[in-house]
Amino acid sequence: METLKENKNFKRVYEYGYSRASKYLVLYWLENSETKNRYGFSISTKVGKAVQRNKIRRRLKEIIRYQEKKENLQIGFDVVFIVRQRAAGLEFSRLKKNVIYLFSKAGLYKKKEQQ
RNA sequence: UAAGUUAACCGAAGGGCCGCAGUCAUUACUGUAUAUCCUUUCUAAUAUAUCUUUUAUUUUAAAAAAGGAUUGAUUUAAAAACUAUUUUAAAGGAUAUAACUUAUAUGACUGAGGAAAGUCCGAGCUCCACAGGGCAGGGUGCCGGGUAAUCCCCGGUAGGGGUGACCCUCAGGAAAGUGCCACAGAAACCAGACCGCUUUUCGGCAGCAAAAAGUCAUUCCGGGACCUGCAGUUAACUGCUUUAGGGUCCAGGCAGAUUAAGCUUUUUGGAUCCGAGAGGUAAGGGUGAAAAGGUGAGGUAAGAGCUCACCAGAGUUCAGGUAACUGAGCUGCUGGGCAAACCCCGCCUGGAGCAAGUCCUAAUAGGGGAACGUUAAGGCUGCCCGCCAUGUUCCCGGGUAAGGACGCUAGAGGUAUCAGGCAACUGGUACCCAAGAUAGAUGGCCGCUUGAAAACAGAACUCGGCUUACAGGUUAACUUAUCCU
Repeated sequence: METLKENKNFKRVYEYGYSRASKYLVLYWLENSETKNRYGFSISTKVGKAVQRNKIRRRLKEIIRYQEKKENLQIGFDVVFIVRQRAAGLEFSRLKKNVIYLFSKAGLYKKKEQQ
């Protein structure tokens, strides 16, 4: 999985991309010119200390890895997740539901007819 | 058994399926190198002919020969071309080889903490030209030891707390100097006199004392009302008693006694009293965090270490201890706190930090104008000295800040054991190597199994400490209390 690293990439997504939000997460996405999806995670210190934030980031990565493998996400997007303060201490299953909800809301899954 | 004290340690383990990072191994493909062969181009050299066969280029110059033969035909020199062979270099292709290179493939191994945290001390390492001197500044502070070093650790001393095991301490100097001590209180530092106590001087006579004179019935007398037993010092006991004794109140009388007391007046006095002044005093009162050693006795006008005894403190001598300090004797009578106020004394101390810094590759720039100027500005923490290297500053214009490697994890390392030391710690021997990323790797699921899986918390150059956070648990030694033997 490729991640967004530079600040300018994040800024580009925020400025020109689309967004959807849930109670715990905010999703931004924007088409890129590559054949892969790239993901960025933004978790502020309000959410928790280093261990907490690290754990949320790892869980999100795991969820996305699974979704890419099983559910056929559309390809060619830069996707940024912003974690809200409420998400501190959230269980894995609820986090997963949130991500799926946001992906479907954003229309990032391939349609069945196309498959 | 209960309640504690101290020290050390653990911080889940295991299984299955996916996933991440690093290292190593193996290869595929790719690349590279070498060898051989082929093709093309290029360079150079030789030959272009007498021999077996076939063929017999062009130009120029010179010389010779011949009229024979043949379609054609002499020799020499120079130049050119063609062809052939060999050779040089380059490009392409094919094949083969390889301790070569390489993953996104496959496999194996390894992969956060006791605090990784706070960044509070101390070091290593790197750069600042050298890392220099003085002053300033900063740090530190009982004594001895440990260590690379420390504000750390160990042992001891002193003071304080606890029945005790044990714990706590920011623990140099207040007779070097300066300063501060609010409020309260008379007085807060050369101590002090508010009350009190006391000596003395002056005045006074309301009171006091003495004397004299006068006067009076609230004194005496009985009566009434109400309350109560009373007397013999208490008790025992005895006596008396309701017509008594005592007390309170009321109205009346003036017969006696005026001695005494009272009252009035007068005089005198200063031991007493009142007022004022001048001293003495630090015992007592009260204030305060703190009041000039404490208690008792003597002493004194009253007091006071004024004197004595004991206690506390100070100085000094001796003894013990490396030392902090401890113990004993003697002298003399003794005045606080704050140094986390300035300060003094001893010791230590250059700055910045791995985004330190070094190397490689690629790219770009090193242009113009103005002002000042050989002592000015800059660097070496501040100032002075000393040193270094150099024009400096401003404006305009242009460019870059990209990637990779090292630093980077083998170290004041760990584990075991032996020796020295009370201990911290040191030394020897043997064995082991255990994250190293660069937007940053440890995750998810199986509501798996173990009684529950839950705390605080995520490496970023590396160590030694300290501090703070922390669910639950383990071990050892010791203390106190109760019970049993």
